[in-house]
Amino acid sequence: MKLTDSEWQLMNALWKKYPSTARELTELLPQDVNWAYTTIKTMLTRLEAKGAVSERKRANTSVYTPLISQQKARRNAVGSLLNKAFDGAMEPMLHFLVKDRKLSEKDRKALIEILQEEDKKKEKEND
Amino acid sequence: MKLTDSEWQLMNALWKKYPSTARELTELLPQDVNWAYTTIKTMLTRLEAKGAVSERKRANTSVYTPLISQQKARRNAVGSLLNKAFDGAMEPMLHFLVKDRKLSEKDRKALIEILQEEDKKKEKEND
DNA sequence: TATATTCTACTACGGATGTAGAAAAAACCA
DNA sequence: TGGTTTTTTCTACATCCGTAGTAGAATATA
Repeated sequence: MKLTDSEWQLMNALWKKYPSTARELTELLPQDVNWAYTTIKTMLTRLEAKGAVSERKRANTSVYTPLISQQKARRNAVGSLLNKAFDGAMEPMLHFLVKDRKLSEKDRKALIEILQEEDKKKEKEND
Repeated sequence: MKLTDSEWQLMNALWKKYPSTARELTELLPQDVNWAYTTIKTMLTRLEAKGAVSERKRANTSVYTPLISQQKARRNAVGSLLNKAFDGAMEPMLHFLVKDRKLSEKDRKALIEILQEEDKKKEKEND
């Protein structure tokens, strides 16, 4: 399951609130996305074919529900980036993220906290 | 500058050693990639059109050189993932990477070290 | 020089993507 | 119940992508 950039936008909208109709999705999409209603319908049909969403009729209007979780989609996307751009290895990517000006001071602090949290959890597990 | 998955593979090969001819690239590509010579040529032509590589003739044979660094390509790819899958924010992505079973024990350790290194560097800067 | 090999240039082609109009069907309202 | 709005379905179409065949030019080899 590989989502294109546009599909991500639509899925992001759908994950915010579902089930949703195509009409509702026009609202949920970011301001700067001005797709025609039919464009959204087309994309939803294609997403359905891919198995990324399900379509159900509610009194003749289709409502759509994600079939893959954001969680899972993210996992795929990260995995794919990892493979193509970092030879599949996590460590070089982390290195890159930290080193390459991508991490602000704030992000670094946050990251450290996340790691510490993890540590605590691990400790507990080992009790 | 957005590279497709296949283009990444080819660029990865080219970054390993350049300038390279199309013929040489067939060697530099991973074992499991068995593209026809003409396929590689086509892709190189398209990459050239995109401005990702430059083409130069050396006695009737084209040699190719990356015009974008791996560094920069990675930056783009990470940025693009960030935008589509994490709403552009670094912190949620880091959170995800650490939490979602993506980090092995070893990776976590490595990450902590990287962060500490950074800390030291920062300290020095503030001296 | 005749033949084989290599390389470039051009062309192709099916499937995916981004985008949406037109027509038909259904629902809603006065 | 007929007109208006909404939805669905169908169709379109340009561009990109993955993949590669073919013809002709250049080079190497016999």
